[in-house]
Amino acid sequence: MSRYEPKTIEPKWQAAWDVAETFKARRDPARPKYYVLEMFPYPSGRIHMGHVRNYTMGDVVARYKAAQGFSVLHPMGWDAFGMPAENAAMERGGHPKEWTYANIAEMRKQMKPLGLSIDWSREFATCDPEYYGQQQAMFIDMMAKGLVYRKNAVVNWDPVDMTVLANEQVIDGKGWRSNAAVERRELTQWFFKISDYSAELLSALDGLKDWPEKVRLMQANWIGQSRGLQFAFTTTGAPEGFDRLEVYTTRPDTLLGASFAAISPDHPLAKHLERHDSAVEAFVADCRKGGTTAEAMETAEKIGMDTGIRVLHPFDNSIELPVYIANFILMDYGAGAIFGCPAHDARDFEFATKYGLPIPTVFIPEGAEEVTLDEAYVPMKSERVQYIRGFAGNDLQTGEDAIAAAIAACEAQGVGRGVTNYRLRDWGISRQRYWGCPIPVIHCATCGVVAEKKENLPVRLPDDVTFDIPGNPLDRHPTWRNCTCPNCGADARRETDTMDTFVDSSWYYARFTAPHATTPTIAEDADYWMNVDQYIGGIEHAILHLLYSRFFARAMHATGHLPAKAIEPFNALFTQGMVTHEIYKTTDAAGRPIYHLPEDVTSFSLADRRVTVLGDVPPPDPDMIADIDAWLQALNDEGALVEVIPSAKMSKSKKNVVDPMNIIEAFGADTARWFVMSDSPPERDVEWTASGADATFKHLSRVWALCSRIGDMPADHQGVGDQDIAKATAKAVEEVTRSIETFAFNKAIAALYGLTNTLAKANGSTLAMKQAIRTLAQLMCPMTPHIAESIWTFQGGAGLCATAPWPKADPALLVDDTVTLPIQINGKRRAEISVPKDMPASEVEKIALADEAVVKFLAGAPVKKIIVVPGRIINVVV
RNA sequence: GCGGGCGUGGCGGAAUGGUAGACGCGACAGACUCAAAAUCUGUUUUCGCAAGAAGUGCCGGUUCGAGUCCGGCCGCCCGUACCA
Repeated sequence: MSRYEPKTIEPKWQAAWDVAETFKARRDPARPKYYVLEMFPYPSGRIHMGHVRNYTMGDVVARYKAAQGFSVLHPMGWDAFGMPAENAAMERGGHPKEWTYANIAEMRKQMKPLGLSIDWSREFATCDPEYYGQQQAMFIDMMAKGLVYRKNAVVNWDPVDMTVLANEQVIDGKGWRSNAAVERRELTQWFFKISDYSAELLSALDGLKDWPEKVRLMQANWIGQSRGLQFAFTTTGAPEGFDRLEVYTTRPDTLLGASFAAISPDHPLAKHLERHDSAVEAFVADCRKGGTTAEAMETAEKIGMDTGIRVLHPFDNSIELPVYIANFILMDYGAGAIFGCPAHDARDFEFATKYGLPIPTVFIPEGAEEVTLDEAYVPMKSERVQYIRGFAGNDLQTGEDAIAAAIAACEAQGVGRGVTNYRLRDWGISRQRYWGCPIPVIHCATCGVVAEKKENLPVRLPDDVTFDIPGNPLDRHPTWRNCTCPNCGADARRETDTMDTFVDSSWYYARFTAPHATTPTIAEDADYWMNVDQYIGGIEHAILHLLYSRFFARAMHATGHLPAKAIEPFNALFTQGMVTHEIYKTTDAAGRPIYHLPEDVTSFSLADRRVTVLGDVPPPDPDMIADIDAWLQALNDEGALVEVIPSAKMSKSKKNVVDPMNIIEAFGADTARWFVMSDSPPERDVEWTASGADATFKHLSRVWALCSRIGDMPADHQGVGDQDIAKATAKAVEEVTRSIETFAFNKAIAALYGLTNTLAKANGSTLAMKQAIRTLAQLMCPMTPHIAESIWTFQGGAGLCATAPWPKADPALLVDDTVTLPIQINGKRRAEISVPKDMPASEVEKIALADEAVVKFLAGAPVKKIIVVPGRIINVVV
């Protein structure tokens, strides 16, 4: 066996898998299926280490499951619509379509050398008309089911460029190109009725046993179920038609702490006042400044304006509360109006303090005296507090009990009713942009809004568009907009909004089961392959993408495109961390930062210090430098000394990126794959280091050398320690299997290091060594499939390692006859003993107490208690 | 602001409430070499000659026993509905 040369073996095995169609997914009723899916990439043009990590994780699972006998589906596609393509067209000219498809071709070319076990015959891009046409068909089906509607919603409006901005395009409240202060403006937009499913999406979270707890919690908080009281204030001094003001509160127990009422600037009453009062108009305009993000709204200074209108307290008509318009009240939540209880709500407190409103306390800590508050007192609802202005239930009770009692009391008195509210808003899918899936509807003067006929689908994006002026090119396209009404045949106008790209990614997993079908899905295929058994992707998608997908699967079931079992499309979810790298920075003469690529700097140790310099220079001889500080200063003066900033997510702007292509070129795909799986637990960030990649390559070379050495052994060599080799191998099989099952790939790799080290030192019989290294190859195969195939074949393995059945550990080899037990005295480890594994606790106790070190430490003190945890530990309490 | 997460040697990390630091990197020492690289062997939490003591961001609690569970802080990261 020659030297380890990834460049020779990797293309060879990739070709062998291609020829054998090893990874082609086939419906096989005789075998259990396994569908593993990684979140598909956006085709930015280059793959990065994050992709390598994500897809290697999925590949480990896919290859492992295939070896276990599953019929595996492991597809790949492209999340290809979105703003970057339009930005590229604006900046560099060209067309989003050409840019996108060129990027896809380039990324596919970069991905193939990784040796991923992907069924490439199922590949598609969401910008393929064959894909988005089916999406349009489903949109029409959803319209028919009442799951789609139109309403007004606010967008970021750039008053200079006269265009809608994405949140991302709003920087510090200003448009990214025009630098003009952004305004909020209302447009009529398309919505999916995800709120119909609020309760269902919440309760079904309980069934997602193999999702991370944190993701389920985040989704539950996002859906935000709350039980509260909705009631109406009677108003005085309000315009006609506004003699009642509906408000919603989750804390009806604090009704007697009300000191004001407040309405959203978007509330109908505010809008009415705006039209008749220039001061209100000016104030509301003020409120509408700034972006639409929750963060921008919440962190904005709280401002309010007294409307002069008063409301009567429902329990005491002598109490009048002022009605404010306040910028922190959201029209989308509850009734768009609240009563303010400053004593027990942080925002209300801030507001009341600012506008000099009273702050009546409703409850105080158990056993406390009433005091003047300098901040809102907001205990957990489960905490028991003393009510001093309560009106229902006991004086001493938990918030939960008080709220329930308050709702019951209010309902009995005819003041409002208990309602369950959700924070989850309907999904606004309208985007005023070109590069997305056209919404397949037509506006007719006579018939109104009409769905396009299905036989006219796909509604294709026109190719002849330009991006030289801001805004949606579809809006100004000379002919595309003009069409005929599918209903009456009159001249009509096509909808120019396109769909949110989250729609594209909400059903691609289902499409992979029948990627070339002329309907969105095919029942038999969906029935065989769904659900996704293991979904893998970034934690940044924990809420939106996953929630939208869960909704869309339900909508697809409601419209006959998915079986009932697929309404929760992802059985198991794994959220992986990012790949990070140190940042290398120098400063130019003007003090501006300059960032450097990792390959453009050199690091070395010098007098216990780590020094990083620009360029590819050899480390200096420390003995030759008299004054290291002066030497460093000189380097710094010439701008060659590099500041090292701790690891952060790889980003082009900080240049802390490592191109996977360079790593594959230098070390091969197996090294890249092994390294991204090895160092950190997969759910955490992994730091890419050049030394780590080096070390991985050295390790794989050692495995290769070991394989070579075993190959050179005479066939009849007897050696010693075959039983130990068998035991070490069995333990590695057990450990690697368990680790892959639990996504602890870093531990699987630690076990593989262990077995390799054992074998490298072993001198067993040729037969035992060959058997052990074949098993090692199989265990490595999910991580480093190419070198595994080479070793497998060289050592006489039958067929491809990729299709060989996963090894099983003989349970008899896994148990040791004796165990070592640490002995603690008062919880501190003082000694250890070795005992047969089945020894009864009473015997173990005797031996422990007789132990020399134990006797010494006890020094005759009486033993109060002795705890023996079999096979684990002994603790002596004195 | 709100929601969620994370914090362990010089570094990445390991540890069903039961021997803290597996495995890897780096560093140091040794072997081989004229020498270097490569390779191999060993040492490596801190303090201490040792016996021993301390130690998992900080403060407190539960427990025979806490990195792990609970409460409060600090720091960093992710999401926050038009980035994907």
